[in-house]
Amino acid sequence: MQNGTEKPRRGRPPAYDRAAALQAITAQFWQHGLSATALDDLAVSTAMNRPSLYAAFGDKAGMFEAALAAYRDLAAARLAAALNTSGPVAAALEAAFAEALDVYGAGGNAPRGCFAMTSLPAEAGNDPRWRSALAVMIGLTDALFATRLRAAVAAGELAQSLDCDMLGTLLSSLLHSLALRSRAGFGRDQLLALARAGIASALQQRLPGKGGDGAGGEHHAQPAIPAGQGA
Amino acid sequence: MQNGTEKPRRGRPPAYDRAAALQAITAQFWQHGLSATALDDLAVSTAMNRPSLYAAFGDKAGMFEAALAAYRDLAAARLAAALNTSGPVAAALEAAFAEALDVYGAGGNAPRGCFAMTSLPAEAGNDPRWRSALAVMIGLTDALFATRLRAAVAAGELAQSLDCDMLGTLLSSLLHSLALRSRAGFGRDQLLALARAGIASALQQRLPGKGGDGAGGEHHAQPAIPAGQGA
DNA sequence: TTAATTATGTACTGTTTCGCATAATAATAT
DNA sequence: ATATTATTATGCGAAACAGTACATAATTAA
Repeated sequence: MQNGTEKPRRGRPPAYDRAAALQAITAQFWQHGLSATALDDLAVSTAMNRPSLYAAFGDKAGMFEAALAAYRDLAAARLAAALNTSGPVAAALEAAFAEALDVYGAGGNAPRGCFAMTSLPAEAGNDPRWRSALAVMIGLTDALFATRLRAAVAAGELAQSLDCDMLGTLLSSLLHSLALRSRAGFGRDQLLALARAGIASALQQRLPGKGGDGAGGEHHAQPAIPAGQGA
Repeated sequence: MQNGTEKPRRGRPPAYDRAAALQAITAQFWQHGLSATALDDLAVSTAMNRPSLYAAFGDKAGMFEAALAAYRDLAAARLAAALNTSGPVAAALEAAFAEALDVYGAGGNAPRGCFAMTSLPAEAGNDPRWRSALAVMIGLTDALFATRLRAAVAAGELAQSLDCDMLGTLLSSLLHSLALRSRAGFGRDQLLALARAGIASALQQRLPGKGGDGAGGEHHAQPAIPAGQGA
């Protein structure tokens, strides 16, 4: 089960699957953050014992870093894939946001948000390493959006005068807030609507208005705070 | 020195100033987060001993909550004040973002970001109380921006068909990303340029683009990852 | 002065934390 | 078989942790 292509190594074979272990580790850090996750949590959730964990990933920070790197690569790949679907830019952008919201909203009663944006900011003050990781993560999404916009400009879909870097950063910024809002418990529908509004705004399209209903003084776009039981 | 208007209470007077202590507590939680802040850190930074801390704020969670409440109220007041400066909406919005960036960027070599957006997301998975606090914080800024936009619509500055709630949420979202970017070490100039672009986009104005409009000042929008020593 | 009340200073308790040492186990190589 | 190599199991140990007793100090009330 572990890896069919490898020829058997010398000693006792590992009982764990590294990818699966990393997923379990990621889930723990995602939920509790780096500082609030105990090694016992990791040992239990991976069904590994401590020495195996240390042999596989180094120390606690190493486990976190491995989890973060895997998440970063996967998230970037999924985002890029969604952005590169054929069709108009606006649709591609919407697909990208929808894809992200799928990730952020998983976990049901305990919404996850974005692993990086959830866990890194708090730790950025404890270790410059994590601050740097946060910066890299942000720059990554900025670049992905900008690249897609440049493609749209090249395809003649958008005006050539467009500042793709700035607009990409703007869209990426929206993604950050969607991550935080997911973590806070905001509903997917509401967030997708926000994403659409952001896309429209960035592409200088007219906002779709108030959902077709009476245009008068009434407003149902309440700033609606999600479920959370009050203080 | 403590409070001139109070008539002296019964026992030994406190040696600490509650507001000053709360500021020191806030600084600690802001830098390290809730879980990574030890009670010793709080005792040292406030120059209080543990029993006094517990008498004043309850337990560690109580200290965090008190710090958060004070920050929330102060931040909301400052944001509202900046938004309500006389003048065109765009200027008021820019003033609000600039004000926020002042707060986020303080701390020099160890940029702070937004206390709430930095500390709450990680803890939101540990206690529904903090998740709810995060939602409240987000809803608060959403509402502040929306209110200002509605005032602009009422003043005839903006089209009546505008969805102020949605646009307010959009601008608030930009603020969230600015907070994260500050925490990651992005420079103030870059972030202010991003804020201007977001305002222009939200208000359906043409982005200053790569050459022309003298109104906003020119800038090159590099996606530029900040200083951080690479991984 | 004497009692009552409130805050402070020190030290403690029991738990939790991380990382590692030691020994047992399971595979390959000779 | 026997040795070698790598992983797993158990548990240790020193440090850090949150929260609290207990005695001391400073102030008001009587």
